Amino acid sequence: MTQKKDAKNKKQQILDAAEYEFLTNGYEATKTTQIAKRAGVTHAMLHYYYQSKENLFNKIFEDKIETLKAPIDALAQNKDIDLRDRIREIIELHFDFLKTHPDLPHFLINEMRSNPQLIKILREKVGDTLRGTFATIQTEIDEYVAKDIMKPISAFDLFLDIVSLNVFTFISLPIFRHIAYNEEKEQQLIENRKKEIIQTINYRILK
Amino acid sequence: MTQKKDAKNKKQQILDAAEYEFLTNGYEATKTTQIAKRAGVTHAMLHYYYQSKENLFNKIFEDKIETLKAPIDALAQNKDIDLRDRIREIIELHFDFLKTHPDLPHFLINEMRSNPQLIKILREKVGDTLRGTFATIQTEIDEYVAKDIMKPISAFDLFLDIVSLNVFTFISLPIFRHIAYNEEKEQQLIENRKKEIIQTINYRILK
DNA sequence: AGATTGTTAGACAAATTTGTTTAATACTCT
DNA sequence: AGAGTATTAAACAAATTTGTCTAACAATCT
Repeated sequence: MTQKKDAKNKKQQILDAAEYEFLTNGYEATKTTQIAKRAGVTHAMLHYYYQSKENLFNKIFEDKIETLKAPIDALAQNKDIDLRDRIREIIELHFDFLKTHPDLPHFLINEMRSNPQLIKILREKVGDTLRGTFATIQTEIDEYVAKDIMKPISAFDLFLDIVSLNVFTFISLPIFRHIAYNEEKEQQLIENRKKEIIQTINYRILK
Repeated sequence: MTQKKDAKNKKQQILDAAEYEFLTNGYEATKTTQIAKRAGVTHAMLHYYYQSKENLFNKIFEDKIETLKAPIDALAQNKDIDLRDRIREIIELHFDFLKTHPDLPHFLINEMRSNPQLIKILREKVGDTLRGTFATIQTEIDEYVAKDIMKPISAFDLFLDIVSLNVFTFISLPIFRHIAYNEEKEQQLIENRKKEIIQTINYRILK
């Protein structure tokens, strides 16, 4: 039952290779032969462990949904910090999360677009948490607005503003990458965007 | 040489079908047989007119780049209106453009990601215009900033803020669509986003 | 040592996909 | 009427892709 030999067992290697291929190329453009090649195993092994391409993809997709849950759960936990500081923290957390997972948004959006069934899966996994968080934050916002220290905004709009600005930074990066001439400059460009996004949201909500 | 029969000649029908299929499913997931089926012609006709799938795709891609040039050129023409009003106009123009072409951003981003050669083509077609426009607008911004009627911002950041917010509205629409229960509510949701985006940018730049 | 599991290499089948070709027919123009 | 173009239907080839299967060997466990 247990794996033998080297720590990095073949089953995991296949999963890692599949993750790379699916996230880089999407479902359709990914070939199982290429996954096997990247994993350094024979093509037969892939089917031995994961039966089908679709099954292997679903494993990756579900794993990526789990990955996405982390920042959403972080959003949900109501820390005892001034809302305005917390929003700034959330932006930074989400932005840094994307820095670690730059291909994730495009992967999810792309696959959900070509297979709407996957949208349902996402909603089942994070829908409730998200709705609850929106409700909580909306209450907080309204309190701050009543105290005249915040501009009115719906939690949904605020969420979408932040996600739009953060996600699009990384979705559009392949297109704007050439503006930065080396890795260091690119990191600088990314950090500049982060500051700009925080500033934009702050101007949007602070009075 | 000329086409005969009905106005909607087969050659054009194939192009239309290809546009639909490529924009909806992307290059890899699109099958030439499906294009032929949608166009209502035999599979042989597709190759008769367009030789190969790749050739047909390139036609569509270049056509979509041309489509994208419209709002970029609109951005370039320096109308004699107060910058602050012009920015608002640009946001609305771009947003409404996306309403008419909701699949365009995802299509371009997706295909450029899987084929970086296409990024070069985009840059060749719109790079110069965009750089020039950025320079012009930056000068204007700086004047307004000097007069203390605008907050400082780089033209590039402003551009990216607007594009991020506008584009992500439509990229994420398939995921958030269920929030609206019918077509009317969906249009309402979209119009609300438009207002929110204008507001956000205004707070970001106006003093 | 024997049983079980992991692994390879390779052959193979079935389906799909792209692209070509041919023969026949219809339409359009001069 | 005849030439040329548009179009269909269908057969076909070649390549790719997914998936199965088998025979052999290696590693591990009991």
